[in-house]
Amino acid sequence: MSKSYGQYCGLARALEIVGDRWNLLIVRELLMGPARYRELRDGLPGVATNLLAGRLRDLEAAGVVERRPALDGNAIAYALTAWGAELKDPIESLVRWSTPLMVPGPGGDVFRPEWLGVALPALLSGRAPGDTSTTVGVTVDGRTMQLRATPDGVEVLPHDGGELDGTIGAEAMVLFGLAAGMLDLDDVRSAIELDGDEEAVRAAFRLPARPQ
Amino acid sequence: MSKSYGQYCGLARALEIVGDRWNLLIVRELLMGPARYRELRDGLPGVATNLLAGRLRDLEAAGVVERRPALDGNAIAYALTAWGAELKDPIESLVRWSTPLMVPGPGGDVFRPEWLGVALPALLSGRAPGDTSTTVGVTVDGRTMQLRATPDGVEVLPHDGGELDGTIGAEAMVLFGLAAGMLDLDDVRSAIELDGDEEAVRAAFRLPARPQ
DNA sequence: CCGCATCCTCATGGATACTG
DNA sequence: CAGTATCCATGAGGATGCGG
Repeated sequence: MSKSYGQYCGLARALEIVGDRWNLLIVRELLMGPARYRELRDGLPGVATNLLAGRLRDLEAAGVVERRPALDGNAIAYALTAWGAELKDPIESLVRWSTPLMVPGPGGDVFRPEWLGVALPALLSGRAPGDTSTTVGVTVDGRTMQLRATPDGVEVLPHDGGELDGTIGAEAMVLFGLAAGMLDLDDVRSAIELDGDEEAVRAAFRLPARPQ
Repeated sequence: MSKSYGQYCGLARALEIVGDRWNLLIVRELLMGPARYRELRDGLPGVATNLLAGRLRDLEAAGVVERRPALDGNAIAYALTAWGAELKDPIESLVRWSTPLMVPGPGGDVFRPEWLGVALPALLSGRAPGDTSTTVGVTVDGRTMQLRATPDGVEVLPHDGGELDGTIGAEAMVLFGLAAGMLDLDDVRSAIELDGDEEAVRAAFRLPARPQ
């Protein structure tokens, strides 16, 4: 683990556990269910194997992750402890905060549809109370994933198996923002029409222009 | 800024902006109001001056922080943009998650009463809806800070000025947990009686024992 | 003083090879 | 498959300097 901040502050102590690089992304993967080492590697493109092993050890020592026998045979599966699963809240909160960063689209970044299982509930659970239930379909490479948000919660219907590497457009993310009640239709219409023009998107989301 | 994760995922993109060391702590400081460079240094014990300057530049370029003329003369003040201020949610969420880490007490860590202005609203806003308003007094080194939580929000009455460096005990944090409805009295009573015994605290918070 | 920039040392991250 | 070992690049931490 990296050096302590030396502050008696909840945020600082939380960051000493989950603030290191990759740590929250590991938790994101485990929020979708227990996983083997290899599955984690695949869900975390770019992570060095020694780093992943080290982080899993840190998180286990901190009480966030536990290793237990996998279903099949004597292999090992990693899973969140009860306390670790409570990181769902901070993670969803960060996802909600990040929507302006998603508008420009994926660019060269990889996209995994499973991540929608974390992102979409986060966006739709931010809706104002009293809204009726909503169903949203997300199409990726011709396949559709369905998601239903009711006052009781959000249900994600997993895609129909198989490997699925695709891209999702900025318009889709704007749509999610609208569905979540985070954006106003009038504010955002010009951004959609201009299809990714950074100025318009920035204005719609009331983001200041980036200098340089 | 550190290397991109290269993932089209809200969490990953958020962490590319606020995931670097010190960044969320800088935002924490600015959540209490605009601040000068020197004030930030003082509120972030241990930060290297070149790092702080670099992080402020990163956060400004990302649209989280803006620099503007200070009230007096031609000095510079740092403040959160509207978007940056929305990090209050993720931060409060992390503070709520961190309560088990606060129970063992400050140890050798520094404590600044101003941080309570972020931590206490976070803990008390986690209360179940329908609770009536609550008033909590926090005594630090003989001085008392008052805080009132109503259904409309949480109001913090600042301490009466002057430099104030003190410590706050584990019992106080447990009390906050009770007031926030996050802990059950019966579960936690033994932890208080044993006054910091790690086993009991761990049991009360249902934390797994840390190996090694 | 305040607001940084430079320089240096050492810890951490990243990529690849290797092993039980 | 599930990691460990190794090596290099990068970033953090600390002291100091410098212009306004």
